[in-house]
Amino acid sequence: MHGTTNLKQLAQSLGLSQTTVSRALNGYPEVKESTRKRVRQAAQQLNYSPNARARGLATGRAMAIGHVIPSGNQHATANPVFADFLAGASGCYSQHGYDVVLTSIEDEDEQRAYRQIAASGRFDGIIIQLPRVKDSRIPVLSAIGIPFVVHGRSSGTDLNYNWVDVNNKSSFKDATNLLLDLGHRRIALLNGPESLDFAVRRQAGYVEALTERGLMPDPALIRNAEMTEHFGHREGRNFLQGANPPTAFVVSSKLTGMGVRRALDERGLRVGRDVSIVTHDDVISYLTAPDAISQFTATRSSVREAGRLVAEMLISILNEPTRRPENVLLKTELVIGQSTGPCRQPQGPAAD
Amino acid sequence: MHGTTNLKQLAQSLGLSQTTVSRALNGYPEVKESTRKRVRQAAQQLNYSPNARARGLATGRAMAIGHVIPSGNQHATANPVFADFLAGASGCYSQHGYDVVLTSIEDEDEQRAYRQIAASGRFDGIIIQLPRVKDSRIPVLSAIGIPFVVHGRSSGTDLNYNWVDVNNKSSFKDATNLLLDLGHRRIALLNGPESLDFAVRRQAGYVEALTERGLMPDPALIRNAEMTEHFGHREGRNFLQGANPPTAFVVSSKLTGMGVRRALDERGLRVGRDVSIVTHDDVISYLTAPDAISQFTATRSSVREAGRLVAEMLISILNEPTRRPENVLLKTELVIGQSTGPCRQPQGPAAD
DNA sequence: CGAAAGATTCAAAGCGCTTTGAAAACTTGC
DNA sequence: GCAAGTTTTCAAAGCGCTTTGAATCTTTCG
Repeated sequence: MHGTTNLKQLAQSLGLSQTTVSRALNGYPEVKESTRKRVRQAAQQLNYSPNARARGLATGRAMAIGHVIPSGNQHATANPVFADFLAGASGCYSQHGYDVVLTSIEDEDEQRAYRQIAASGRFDGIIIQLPRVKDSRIPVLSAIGIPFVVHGRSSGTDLNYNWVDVNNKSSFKDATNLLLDLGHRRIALLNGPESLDFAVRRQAGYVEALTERGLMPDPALIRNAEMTEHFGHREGRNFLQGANPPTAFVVSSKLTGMGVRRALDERGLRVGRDVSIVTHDDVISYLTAPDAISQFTATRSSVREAGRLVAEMLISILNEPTRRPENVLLKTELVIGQSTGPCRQPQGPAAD
Repeated sequence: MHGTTNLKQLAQSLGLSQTTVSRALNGYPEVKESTRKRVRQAAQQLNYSPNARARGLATGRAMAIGHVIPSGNQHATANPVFADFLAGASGCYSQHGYDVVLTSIEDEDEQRAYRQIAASGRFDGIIIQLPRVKDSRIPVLSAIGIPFVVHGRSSGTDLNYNWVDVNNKSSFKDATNLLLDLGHRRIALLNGPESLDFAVRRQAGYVEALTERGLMPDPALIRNAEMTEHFGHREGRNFLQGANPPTAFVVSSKLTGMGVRRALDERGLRVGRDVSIVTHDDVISYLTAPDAISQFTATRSSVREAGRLVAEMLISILNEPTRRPENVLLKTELVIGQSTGPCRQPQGPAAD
């Protein structure tokens, strides 16, 4: 039924032992060149290709990387940022012959679930995304001893682990400072879910910029939620309808920024003139155009690139398990686009 | 080093045979209930969990589904539509204990690559996305005999295969008719890459609506490209800057529709009043709000739901390999939103 | 030419699990 | 009390590959 040839059959048909055939195909030196050629040819002819499971069992390597999604966070898969990250990572994986496995785990007994994953031997290493503050996964995985790399960092752990992150705090400080320099004083922050570490760092940067100028951050100007377009639209509208609306927004994702823009459009306000927006731009391929002048003023850092780096880091760990944990901090670039301009509103009494 | 307990050790520690322990854990009836309990407890205690590779080798099932991405189409991974589709599918997979494996293949020798995948035994079945017209993968996979389900259809094949698709043609016909009913005559079509089957069908629907009213479709009004925001913005601008611009757009993706909207905003045109837009809406979770009135008039169909259906179909095939190929045609819903309105431009001389 | 060295090849064990066919341990029924 | 039947357990084979340690075949050289 299955036209699948296995090693035994291939060896038999060649009149050689499995050992020799296996070695011939895997490039071992102790096999005569002429034999190797003959074996290769026969393999081609008989459409032989090795069974990955059996090989994995024998070698102890799965040639697969796990991207583990906590089941409570299933929707994260749908995040376009996730998609771009994955695109970056999988390019690197496939170059090295690794597959990417998406698997979701029940978060009831996280520790147990991760142990299970490790024992199952399905993955050689795993990637952790969207770390929370004091993320429990980091100590758990460290204890288990399975190689892992975190996209982002987790504050409040003094463990030394592998991560690739962006300078969230300083880039949001820069963004806020830019707006302050333009004369804005009431600046709203539309941020990701507050349990996530990056959101905490971003808020810290925003707060620091304000306080350094002697301004009290107003909690009423801060919103946290999943960074959808809807979130930007809804909160943008809420803010603009309210009394004493902000004159500028710092926004954690481009999609959310687009929502804010839509809310402005609906009220006939012009972005960059009436209200300013600075957004974080992950350079999502379906979202960020290669335009000369960018639509949004933004702190820019390619999440696809981050994916590539994470993947590379993991693979080099797999190849050299004794190396010490490595950290990469990517710097965002502050790109001036069309969404920022000087504050035109009269300054509130609280300012300066 | 690895705290990994295996079956042998577990059996030994219990003073039982591997057979019994294996059966106890896998719920076979021929094991005494008291024994089963004892085994379960010990397994828990020793943190035993079976090695997936070994089990796969023994059972012949990988408990994994492959989503194969042709390397020439790597960027498809980054498509938010892909992400949502995957989110829908993986929910179903994880319920049934399957993993999702993303793997990319060189498209030089497609046939060979797919045979290899089949032989490798890494997947129990695979999912095909973004089929082209007369897509070669369909006959190849049919010949190999590995279970697969296509998201979409491929025109020009009379093979009978499993697919889940949306009624692209009729829904784009409806969309176009809606605009025609509103008095629009110059209607642009911003469509996906023309090699893709769904784009062909959508164009067919658009053309059919026009010709049924005696209108000649104008090739100059049709554009094909990757459905990014940028594409919508660029072409929207180009059209509006040109002579005799269209008064309405039919657009293949919401993101592209948002690009068109931006182009209109820049020219001070109001969507729905000055220019109408009907878009296809895949109900991407990060993009489509649960608003009462939708931003765009759209042909709506949840791609996440499609993902779920594809996954379910594949799994039921795996459980019952002899069943005949199944087809599911999802119907889009035409949702009237804020982006359409009567044509206000003077009718061109060619009209009516 | 024959021993030593080097180049090739091989048989068999092992990776950790499932599953077959047989054995052991209990129950019945007469 | 024992044959027949039922329940429970087991030893061993096998999934398809890699890898170890030994065997065979060639070559080299005194």
